[in-house]
Amino acid sequence: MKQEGKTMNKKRQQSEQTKARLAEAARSLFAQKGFKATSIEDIVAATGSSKGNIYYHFQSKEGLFRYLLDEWYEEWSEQWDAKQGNYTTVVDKLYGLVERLVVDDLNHPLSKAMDEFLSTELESNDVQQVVAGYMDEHLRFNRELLQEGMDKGELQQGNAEELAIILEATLMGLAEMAKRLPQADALVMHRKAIEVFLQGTLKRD
Amino acid sequence: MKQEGKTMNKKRQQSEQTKARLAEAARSLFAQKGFKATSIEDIVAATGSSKGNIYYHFQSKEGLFRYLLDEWYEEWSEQWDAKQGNYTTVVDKLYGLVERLVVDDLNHPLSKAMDEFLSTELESNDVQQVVAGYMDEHLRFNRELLQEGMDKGELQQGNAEELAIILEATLMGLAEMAKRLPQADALVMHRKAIEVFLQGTLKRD
DNA sequence: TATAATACTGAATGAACGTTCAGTATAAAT
DNA sequence: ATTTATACTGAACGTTCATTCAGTATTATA
Repeated sequence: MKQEGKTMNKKRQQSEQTKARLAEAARSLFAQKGFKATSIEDIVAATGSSKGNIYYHFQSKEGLFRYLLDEWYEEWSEQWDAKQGNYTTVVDKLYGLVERLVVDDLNHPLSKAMDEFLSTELESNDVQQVVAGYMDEHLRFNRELLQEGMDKGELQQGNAEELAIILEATLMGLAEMAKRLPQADALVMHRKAIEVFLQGTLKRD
Repeated sequence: MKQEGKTMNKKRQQSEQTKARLAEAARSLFAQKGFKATSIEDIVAATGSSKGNIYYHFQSKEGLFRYLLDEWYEEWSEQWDAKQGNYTTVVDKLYGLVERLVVDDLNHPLSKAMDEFLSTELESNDVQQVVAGYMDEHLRFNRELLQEGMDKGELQQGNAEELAIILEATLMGLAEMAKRLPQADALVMHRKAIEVFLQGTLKRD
């Protein structure tokens, strides 16, 4: 038998369904229990599949988790691109950004599991590079946005790179804080933070 | 034999020395390898003591780590109180605060291990409460500082509570970022962040 | 010196868990 | 109908690791 690329329909279809079913159960479990606390056995119990089958579809527990993160990122990018056109001024974009962060990211089921995964499971892995990649993208986005604001005359001229870092830090920290605050306040705090970022707190005379 | 409170000198002294030796080795190992990656066996190997002895002096691995965190906190408080008198204006205090954060906390050996510990080992524990306690203290400190600034007329009147959260978030996020940035820039970025917190970024006319 | 409390030892326990692999079932190709 | 690639099973493996405990050593008390 030769490899036929895409056909052999029925089997491949079932296989993909199975993979999706495994991924879905895993996502749910990782979201509930976290990465480490979710065992392969848990996924077996939730799906009725077998251990071996999980390792057939994914290379390892980490591979499975990475697969879920990739799925998330794709979905995230789509949503981002969709909302891009709605804002004109940089100030609007900043407020739009934090809204998106609170609504989409903060409540995402994998959010906590990812934090845990990154803070424990990275040693010899390339995960650190992945994080750095995400962060670079964020910083690049922030920098371009702030530069746009400076060019348009909305913002003061300044070091866009440094400000991008400060903005990213504020948003990261805020996301962390928001986990421990009453849910309803998260968006308010994020908006307020943008306000401070724009206006400052110093008294003017 | 009855309990004699504090006497029975020689034995108690040796015991406390042993405990300190165990704690010191553990601190070093946790700092190097992290919480999970440091095994009791590692501490045994580093001290020449026995497993049982560690459990004699500390209740558990977690108990040992908590002991180290408590030590850290005491030392931290002392240093804080010592530096308090040097600043007069709130602006100075804010810059003094970030300096202290970068110099003392950011490079503290247990800093990473604590992050890891908090993000994984908290489930049925009271650790979450401990964190909340630390954070409450930070927020209270920030709030009082900002309120002082408002009262003195240095800062705009506003919601000190919200601003305290935003300041804390910024500093938390910045600490996180600083781990991935060239070391030398950490302090610069922190100072710049305070500048933005005070001045904002918006163009004025 | 006898006794009792404290300090310490380290082999044994036991549970958790990711991963492997020899083998079976199913569907596709010849 | 036969062969072959793909999909799946689950018992077994191997390792790691925190924790326990029965026993020994050391020092303080009576």
